[in-house]
Order: sequence, then structure tokens, then C-alpha cells
Amino acid sequence: MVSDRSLEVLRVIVQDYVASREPVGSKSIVERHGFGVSAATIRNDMAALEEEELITAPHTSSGRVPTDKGYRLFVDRMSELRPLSSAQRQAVEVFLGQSVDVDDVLARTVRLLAQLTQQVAVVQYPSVSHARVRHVEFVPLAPSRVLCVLIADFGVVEQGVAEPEQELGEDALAELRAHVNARTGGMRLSDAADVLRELPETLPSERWSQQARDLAATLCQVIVEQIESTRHDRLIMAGAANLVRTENDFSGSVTPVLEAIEEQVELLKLFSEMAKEQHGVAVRIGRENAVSPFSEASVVTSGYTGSGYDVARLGVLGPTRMDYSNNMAAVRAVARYLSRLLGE
Amino acid sequence: MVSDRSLEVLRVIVQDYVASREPVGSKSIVERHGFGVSAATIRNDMAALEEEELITAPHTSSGRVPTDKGYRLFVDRMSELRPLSSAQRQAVEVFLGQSVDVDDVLARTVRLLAQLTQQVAVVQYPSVSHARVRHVEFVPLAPSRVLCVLIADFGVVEQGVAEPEQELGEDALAELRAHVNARTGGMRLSDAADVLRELPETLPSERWSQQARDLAATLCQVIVEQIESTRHDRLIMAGAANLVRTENDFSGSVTPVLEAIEEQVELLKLFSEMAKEQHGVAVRIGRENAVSPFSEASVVTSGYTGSGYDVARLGVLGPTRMDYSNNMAAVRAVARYLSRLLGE
DNA sequence: GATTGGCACTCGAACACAGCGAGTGCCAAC
DNA sequence: GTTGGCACTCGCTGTGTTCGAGTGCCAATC
Repeated sequence: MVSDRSLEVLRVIVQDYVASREPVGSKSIVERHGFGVSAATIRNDMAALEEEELITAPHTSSGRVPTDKGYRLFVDRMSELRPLSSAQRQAVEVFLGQSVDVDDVLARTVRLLAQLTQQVAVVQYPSVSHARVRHVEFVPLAPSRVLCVLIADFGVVEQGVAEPEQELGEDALAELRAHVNARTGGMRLSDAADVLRELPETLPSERWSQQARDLAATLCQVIVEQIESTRHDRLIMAGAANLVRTENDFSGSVTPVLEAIEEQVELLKLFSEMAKEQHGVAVRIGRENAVSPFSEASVVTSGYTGSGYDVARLGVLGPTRMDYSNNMAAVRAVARYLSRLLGE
Repeated sequence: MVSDRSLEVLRVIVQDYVASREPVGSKSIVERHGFGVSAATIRNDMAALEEEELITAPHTSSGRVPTDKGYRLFVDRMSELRPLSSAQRQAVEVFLGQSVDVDDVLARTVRLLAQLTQQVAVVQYPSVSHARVRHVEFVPLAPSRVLCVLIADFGVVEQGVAEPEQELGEDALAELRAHVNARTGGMRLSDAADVLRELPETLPSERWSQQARDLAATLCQVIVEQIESTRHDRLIMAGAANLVRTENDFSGSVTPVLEAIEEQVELLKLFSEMAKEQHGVAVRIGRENAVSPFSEASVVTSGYTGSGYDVARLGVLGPTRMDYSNNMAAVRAVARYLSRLLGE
């Protein structure tokens, strides 16, 4: 049975503990936040909260600390995210304002997020599954050396060199280029790959001997390989120093946590799980992360979009004792800003 | 006056201290490495070494620890780098073997280096100052929208969209493309930018009205901007966890060190200083790094090349108490392997 | 002159112990 | 349901003590 005031008590316990890193006792609660009641009453409430496993005492006789469950309730009860301060908004503008290519935007984004939250920030590269073909270009570099360039949405550019056994004439190359662009332009990359595999067969047989088709197939193959090799899922990280700074909030060392982040695999899994549950801001707290190195950490992520599609996630990771309110707001704001940049 | 044996003593002090992290005393030296002399003799040698400031005693009565100067002498006396073990060589092959684009190669490289050395690894992006123009392409996307693609050595690809006020015909575009490529192909990027700025004026006036030239200038300008905006100097890092693991080797926290690495600026300066002094493997030990957060760390770097030119550096950073021999060997090996990959 | 064994000395690490104080749980009274 | 009182718990901090690895110095030896 948790009364309304008890929930208020939980809230101040979370807030004070996040701020001070010290277990908070009944007395300090009545001192700092003038509830209209005495310390003994607060103690009763705390007993109820402890009964519900929302808080716990690290040592028999010491202040209380929120449990994972307590943080969860706290987060769920945050009805709305406080918007960023104007200084923070300005930082976003300045940081992401002048940007050139996607790599650059993402690099800035992740650093910005780390700075705003004082946590480790992680940005997942946009998935290419929704990216669309904008243009395919074949450029003869030398006889029997053709540069194949694939240009897609979100500034994704891939290139490779084909070395067909024989030279394909300038005219034939132009025709192939036109043909390829006509048939794949605007397609999603994965579909385009399928089309490209079959494409040489669809070239008009009047002008295309079997041999010429084979050469065309060589070129198309290079593009297909580029599509397939497009970095599947990759993360970039920033703010590792922030994690080290919060070292004391982890029972062991932060080393395994950092390693797991750099390893990327588990984190990518986590991101995709979170994407399934919630496409806005989602939070995982402590034990809710089954995987061992993260079970002592909290993760706040949000999906972001490019050209209207959900393309990937970004977020921050830190000790369960983190400023959820601020971090959720920052993650949401940065995700939205990034989405807007990528939408252009 | 340091005798030959004293230098041997220095060597084992370095080795044992690196291995065990504990100050090494005269007794343990004679136990582990059977010099033909007694502990007292070793003590005399140690006194001489201390006189020369090659070693120091953390506390009045405790074993000795190498000073920065001691490590320096040790490193300088390493006549040759022991080659990598076959297992390590194999790791290099496997890691860097199948690679697609430059970003991918560099990402793998930095992780490999971190793994081989158990330190933080850093790779500087290839400088474009030596990169050469391989091809420039103008692709009409729509009336009054032209995609400008610059393809350079080392797989550097930049692209941008120009939106001239009027449409430039397909033929004119082809002539411009041919003209640009003829005049800039093979040039270094910086020179090419200069040429491109003047280029519109060199178009034959028979076929190019002033207006058409202005349009051409718009396109060239996009390419110039790309050249100028090419990510100047950027680093990627891996193995932050390794730095945290060696936390105790730093007097304070490693936080400022990590921050400085992520900040990149100071590290880039350091890299360029080191490049001036030595283009192979270079080592900076502790105080030799004037900049504060690195003055407690050692940095081992090597230049690497692409198409025969020195393009950038890579290396590792760790506590002065590091395995210089192994790290120097690893850095050299990885730099060579990367150079070979980029040379293709 | 270099080397050696002996010896007194230093000083940090580890451990035990006491006192403090913040905080609790419980209970009787309001 | 709330409150003041009270005994109790237990981690933290500071103090002393012991232990031992390691040193510096010196006289004796090769």
C-alpha cells in the first residue's frame, strides 16, 4: 500500500540520491523538502516503499537508495519531459549547425549528446535498409578499369572498381548507365540489388552480345557487392571519460562495461529490442538489461528518422543512478534534431 | 659513471616493474635473474643509476622504479624490434584481410592495434594533402540540380549538390566534365582547388557564353568546397577499456587523459610533432610530452603511407609503465600492413 | 678497487580497536 | 494516521601497533 505521499518520498529519494550519491535518510528529507510531517512519518512511508522493493538500505542502518524498480516507477511517472534549457538548445544548434557529410553529422551528434548528458553517448549508423538509390554512375578510368559509384539517400556513397576482361565502349557504358538508373532509381537498396542481378539479361539483345552482357554483369556485380557490404550496423561512441568519472557507481570496474560498448554486438541487440518496444524515447534500467555488463547500467535511447523512415537509434548509457529526466530530454531533442537534418 | 652491468640492472628493473607493477628491490633482482653478484653489489649499481636519475625510489625505503629518463634509455638501447609472434601476425591478417572501404579498414586497424597492445589505440585519418584527384563527375539529377562527385586516392569520395539558376545542357555538362578531368586529373587536391577556381575562364569562348561560364563556376565551386571541407584531421580511437584497466598507473584519474584523447586537438599536435622528428616508429615518454594530461603517459606512434606518400600516423597511448618492446613492434607491424593495404 | 656480509634503520601496508554519529525500528502517546 | 522518544546498529574515521621488505653504510675480503 503506497500512499500518494510515499510516491513523493520516492521521488525526492531518487532526486537527492542522484544529486548527492549518498543514501538519503528520513531526517535529511524533512530538512531539505519541507513535507508537512515529521521524520518518523517519513520513516513509515519509507518502510512501505521498502516493502514494495522500491527502495533499499545498503546497510542495516543507513539511508535508502532507489532500487531498479524504484527508478522504473520514477521514470514511468514522469508525465512529461522538461524541454532543454535555452543554453542547451543553443549548443545543439551550434554543434550540428554546419555539417557536411553523414559521417560528420553523426560524429558531431554523438559528441554533443555526450556533452549534454555527461554520459557515454552512442549513435547507431543509419540503417541502409530504407535508403534509396539516387544515382548509379560508371566512370571509365582506363581501358578495362571502370569505377562504379553508388549514391543513395542520406548521403551514403559507395564506390568500387570493376576490372572487366574486355573494354566496354563509351556508348555501351552510357546505355548501361541509363538503363541501370532507369530501373533502380528511387528503389530501396535491397530491392535494387535484386534487380541488378537480373539486369544484364534485360538489355536489348540487338545491341548486346552475350559477351557484352557478361561485361555489364561484372559492373553490376560491383554495385551489388557495395550494397551488400554497406556497413550493416555500426556504432560510434563518445564520452568514455564520462563513464570513467562515474566509476564508483558501479560495483566492480567499468572496464567490462566499456568493453561491451566497444564490442558493439550486445549493444546493437539491445538497441533493436528497444526499437521494437518503443520508437520514441525508451529507457532500460539496471537488471532490465539481461546481458551481464549492462545489468548494472541504464540505457536511454530514442529512434531517429531519415527521410521519414525509422533508420536507427541513438542514446546514452550510464549508471542506474543517473539524471533520467535530463538525459531523456536530451536524447529526445538530439534525436529530433538529427532526424530533421537527415530529412533534408 | 654507469657500468655495463648497471645498464643490465636498469633493463631488468624496467622489465620486472612493467611485468609486476611493484617497485623492484636488489634482493628480488639477484633471485630472479642470477647475476653473478650479491645483492649488495646490485645496491651499489642502483645507487649509481639513481645518481643518474634513471631510477627512483617511490619511498625512502622501497624498491626502485624507472624514471622517464630510464625508460628513454631503455627504449633507445633496444637495438632491434622483435618481430610479432606468428599468432599475432595471423591476427593482423585475419583482422585486416577482408576490407571494403577506407573507413572500414581504419576501424578494423584501430581495434586490432588496441587488441595487440592492450592499450588505447589511435589512428589518424589519412591526410588528403597528398591525395590526388582520380575523377570528377557531374550527374544531372533534375533540371537545375547537379550532383558533383569528387573521387580521389585512398578511396576518398566527396559529393555535394549544386543548384545552378539555370539548366546546363547535357552536352555542355559532358564538355565541362571532360575539361575538368583533363585539367585536374592526377593533381593533388589542394592544387586542383586552385585550378578549379580559375577553370571556368579557360573554357573556349566559342561555345561558352559568360552565362554558361557562371553556371560552370557554380559547379566547380561545389567541388572546391568539398576539397576544402574534406575532414582535415580526425582520429578514431579504440580500446578505452584498456586505459581504464591501467588506471592505477596514473597518479590521478585517467579521466583527463581520456578527455584529451577524445578532444583530439592536443593529440593531433603531438602526432604532427612526432612526424617531424621521425617518420618510422617514434616514442614519447611521460614528461617528454609537455601537454599536461599526457605528461604521465607514453605514446608510441608510426607514420603510415598511402600510394607511397606519408599520409598520417597511428599509435597507442598508455601509462609510462608499458611494454615498449611489444608495443613498438605491434605499431610498426600494423603501420606497415596498413600502408600495404592503402598502397593498392 | 670492486665485491660482500652484516647490521641498524626507515617507512608503508595491514590489522585491531575505540568512539562518533547518522539513521533506523519500535512503541506508547496524541 | 502522526509524533516524539529511545535503544540499537553499523559504517566511517582516526590512532596505535606490528611486520617486513628494502635501504644505506661500513668494515672485511678477494
